[in-house]
Amino acid sequence: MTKTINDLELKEACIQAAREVIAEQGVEGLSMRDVSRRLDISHQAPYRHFASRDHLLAEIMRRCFEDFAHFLDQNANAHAEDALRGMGEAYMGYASRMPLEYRLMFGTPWPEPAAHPELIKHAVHAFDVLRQNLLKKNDGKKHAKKRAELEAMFIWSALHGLATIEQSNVMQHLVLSKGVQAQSKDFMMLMIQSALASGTSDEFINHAS
Amino acid sequence: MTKTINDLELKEACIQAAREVIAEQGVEGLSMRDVSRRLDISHQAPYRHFASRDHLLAEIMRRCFEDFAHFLDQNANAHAEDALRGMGEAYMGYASRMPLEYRLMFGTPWPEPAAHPELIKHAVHAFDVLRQNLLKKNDGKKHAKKRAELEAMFIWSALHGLATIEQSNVMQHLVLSKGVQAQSKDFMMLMIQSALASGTSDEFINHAS
DNA sequence: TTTAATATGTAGACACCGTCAACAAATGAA
DNA sequence: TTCATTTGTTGACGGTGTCTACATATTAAA
Repeated sequence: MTKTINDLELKEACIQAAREVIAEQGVEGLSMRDVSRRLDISHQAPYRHFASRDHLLAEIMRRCFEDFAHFLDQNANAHAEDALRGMGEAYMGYASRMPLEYRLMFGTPWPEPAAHPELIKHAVHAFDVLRQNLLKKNDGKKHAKKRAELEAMFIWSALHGLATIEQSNVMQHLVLSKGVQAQSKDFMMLMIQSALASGTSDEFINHAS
Repeated sequence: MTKTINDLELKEACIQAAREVIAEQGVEGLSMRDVSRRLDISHQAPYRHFASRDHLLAEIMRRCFEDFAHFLDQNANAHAEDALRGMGEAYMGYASRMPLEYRLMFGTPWPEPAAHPELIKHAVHAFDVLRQNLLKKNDGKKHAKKRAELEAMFIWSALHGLATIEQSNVMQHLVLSKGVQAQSKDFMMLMIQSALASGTSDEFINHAS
């Protein structure tokens, strides 16, 4: 029994050490040997628990997506009166408070999807939180499913785009007017809401089908 | 004189070879030694023209931004009747036709900005094409500059977000309704236009100042 | 034109990296 | 107790970026 416990301990320790490395040096700086060194084990020990560096990375990404989806779920339900707004705030909040995790999930070239089905599953779940919310909002309307998905893609694109741009520090170099950087999130949220409230979705759906 | 020409030739050859590597194996696969091997020169020769791998990468990125800004300029002016729509199409078109270049510009961790001012300059210029266009559109209105910048950030976020998502191949795993993937770009463009046409910008600007 | 300096390319070394293979020790089942 | 499986160690191989030392070629000065 102690065996199993130790297994888990070392495996967990590897993951934790790897996350520390990522936090300190970014994903690119993550090396198996560095992980081993931190845990004072041989450079091959982690390979007993992870087939390759990619597998270790995939496991960490999987957990990030798990946390992320859970976080979105909670916050969407918390602001029940305006779930969508709540989710938008939650999304951007997560991205800015956990920049390394966000970058890991969405800014890192994914490992071979086929080899890491669990990663995909959790990533899709994060999107589904948004999709389900919009589906509920469009309940009863014609082509509600397709409509919800188009709207979800739009919202996700805008949120994800701004989140990535903010993290890349490009805005610093843009010499924007005072307040633009701070207000761009709120402004974008309003623009999204006004686009959703307009009849554009109806028109598009009717025209497309 | 032949010396200078040869210099340029080797420097250019390095850049071209590096772009080939990137095209074949992605940015991560770029190695100085690979470049040298392709040109049949010693593994140290490129270092006479680029201080480091990062400097070579920065030069390539700089050129991509240069091309990109030029491309946006042209296409925005081509569709003079609706410059914004033209730019949106151009932006997404570039991203989907030149995925590696796009990923290089916006998906690669930038090298130390201070060490590569030229990179920043050209990156900012790409944003300015959008900013200037919106400034023209808002000519005469109150707080036209700030307004244009907020709108530019919103549009850029949405375009950039969708472009990145499309390139990441995540959508494949989302199991979307038929047509959603193909139509999400057009749908987004309409949503943006409707958001711009609504009075949201005015309200926000008046309220914020 | 000869000479000195500078620019450019080469060769070797170093410290990293991921990971394969061979081995040792520990654990569990028979 | 024996034997197989799991887990960890050690060493090696080929790859990387880049520092140093050296050789050569080109240019400028004398």
